[in-house]
Amino acid sequence: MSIHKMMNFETKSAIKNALIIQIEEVGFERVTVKNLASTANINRGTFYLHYKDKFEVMEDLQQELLNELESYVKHVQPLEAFHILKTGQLYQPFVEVITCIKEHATAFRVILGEQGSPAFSKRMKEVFSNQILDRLSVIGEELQDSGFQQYLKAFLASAILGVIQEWLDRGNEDVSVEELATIHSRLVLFICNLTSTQY
Amino acid sequence: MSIHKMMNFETKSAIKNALIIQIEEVGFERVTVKNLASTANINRGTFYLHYKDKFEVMEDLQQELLNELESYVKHVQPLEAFHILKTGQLYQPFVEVITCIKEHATAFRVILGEQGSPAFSKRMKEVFSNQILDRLSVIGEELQDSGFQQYLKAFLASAILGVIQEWLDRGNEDVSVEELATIHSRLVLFICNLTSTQY
DNA sequence: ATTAGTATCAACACTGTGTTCAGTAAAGGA
DNA sequence: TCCTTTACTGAACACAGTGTTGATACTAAT
Repeated sequence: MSIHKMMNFETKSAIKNALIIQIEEVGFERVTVKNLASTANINRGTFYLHYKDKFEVMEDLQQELLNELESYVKHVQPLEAFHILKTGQLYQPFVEVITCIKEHATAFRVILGEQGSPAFSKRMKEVFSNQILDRLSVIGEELQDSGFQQYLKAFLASAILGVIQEWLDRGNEDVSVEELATIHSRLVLFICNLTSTQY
Repeated sequence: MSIHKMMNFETKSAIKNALIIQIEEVGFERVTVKNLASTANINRGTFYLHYKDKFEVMEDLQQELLNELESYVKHVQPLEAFHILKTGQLYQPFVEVITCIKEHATAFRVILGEQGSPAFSKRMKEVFSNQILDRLSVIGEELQDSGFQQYLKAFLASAILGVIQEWLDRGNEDVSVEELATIHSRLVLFICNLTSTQY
């Protein structure tokens, strides 16, 4: 019926796309290989030529999203960001991170959502923590004990992700990428101010 | 072999306990009714006398934990807390919330964890948001637009939960209940100060 | 002694899994 | 053009777990 013989790459993409659709419909828990195959318009046997099970598809999809996210988060220079934010301007690398998330909004929303994967939010927090907060914490290093710093990092990484999740859940339309960046800036600025002056 | 004929209540408890054990071992995804029954030392048929499927057990367990959590969170009076924290003292209702979580540490850690349920963290955040933040936001009401407030709530609820998760993941032994309450206080005080004075 | 409540055990059809194997259709190099 | 490779199909298989049913048994309260 359809134009068969896709390339290896296209089929894998179709399966990952089918996973997003199926999670949204029935939740990851209830997704079956059978459903995945029929949603992707491939034979069930073909599925097993590419993936071991639905968990491997999820892992592949998450890794794809995290890699792209990380490539943008990397460009955030905490100290530079801090100075630009203080002047009330938008810090561009931050806007690009949010743009990246908006481009894959459905995937992020679904996987982070109630029907998604409990591991993904932890992995996203790790990206923020490793790429931003580890470099930012230098500011208050002499002033704070390392125990407190661990919790400060957990606090901030969760907070940043929480705001993104709220935005995704609200359909990411009421607030533009620039507005969300502004909201983040206002919130983060609160903390940056304090970690460098108080305690 | 064992002393059979438990009460309805005891069997349900045994099943819920088996769920926690099984999630930790294989992850909620891979938990089966068969495993649950054998872990709880009951017949598989008996399981169906109490629950429809593993999802219903999870729902029951989550509701149980959330109800208890909420009963403690209710006693937190944000304004009162704010004044006590400013003096450097511990706010007792807050300590009791953390004690409640410590008492069910395994359950909270496992369900919030990577192998747990993606919906639970959202529900916990809602408890914090509804019971604490909704009453706290009155402070800055005239000063902030409601859009920003929504995101501030998401920011804080996620941050609070993030710190608790970090604590649970670290085995909740390195830091005592009182120390965690202090850490929370220091972090929350940052924000409270700002929401009531700045902007 | 009867009854209600709780649990056991075995059997059932059913759905989804993971694998295998024979077959097909297109792309492209010799 | 022939031939090999690559990518997929379709049918079959044994196997795991599901959800239900019907017969049975123990225990406690009335």
